[in-house]
Amino acid sequence: MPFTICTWNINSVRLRAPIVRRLLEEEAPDVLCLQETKCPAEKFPLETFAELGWEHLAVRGDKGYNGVAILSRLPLTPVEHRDFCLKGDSRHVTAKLPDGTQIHNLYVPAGGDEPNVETNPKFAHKLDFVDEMAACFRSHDGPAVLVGDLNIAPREDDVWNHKQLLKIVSHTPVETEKLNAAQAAGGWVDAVREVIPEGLLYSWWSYRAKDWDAADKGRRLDHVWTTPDLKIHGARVLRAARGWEQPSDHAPVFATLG
DNA sequence: ATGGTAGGGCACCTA
Repeated sequence: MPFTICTWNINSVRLRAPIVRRLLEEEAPDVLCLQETKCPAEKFPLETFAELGWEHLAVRGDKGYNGVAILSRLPLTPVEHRDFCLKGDSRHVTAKLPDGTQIHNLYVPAGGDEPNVETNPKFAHKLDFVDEMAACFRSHDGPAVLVGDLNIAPREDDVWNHKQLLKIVSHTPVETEKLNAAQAAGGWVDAVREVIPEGLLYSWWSYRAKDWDAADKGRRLDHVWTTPDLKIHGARVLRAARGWEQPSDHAPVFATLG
């Protein structure tokens, strides 16, 4: 049976529990992967989602920063994680669906402002993290999905202005090359671009723009990657959610697979 | 070239 997975950088799950509920009620993905939950695991508002039917949770969190969670209508076993770059950050959680599909939920470091590893340790951390993604997802034991806020827009049509963003962290050549290398190393398929192969496509719009919708200066930072054994039935960005009440700066990205 | 807006938690870090 196909299942629908959604990835959404929520920028505080406690503040935005109401719009997470709205997404679950209106879109009803089988699996919802959240990033930047910004709370420790014990403060994750599980009950508010469990009462809607999403009662299975794989969660990791840090006080005030990072945090990833997989909310599911289907059982998740076993739940594991990797400590990328050995920093103790909650940036990865993984679990298996009953059909054996392995779900990886990732929050790649944003990387700071200056795209220079000598002067900006956050940028060095980001590049190291993506290198580790290439090294650790090299083989798969059955079907797998990698989703998350990868904080890199790899293609020219994943940003509102390719030339202008070449020196902006998230679209520099060193980042896009490393992301492409990680994708290739894992044999991953960019499921969203399989379904929408042409044209501008974004999943994030800055809070700083006066009118994000009219200006439309977006970037595609959120991704769904699949192993080739998974059939891709559909994929889309729910752009409207960027305009919901008290929104995240990211829109949810969906794929129907299997 | 600069500054613009958010969240967490209560000074200033992060995005």
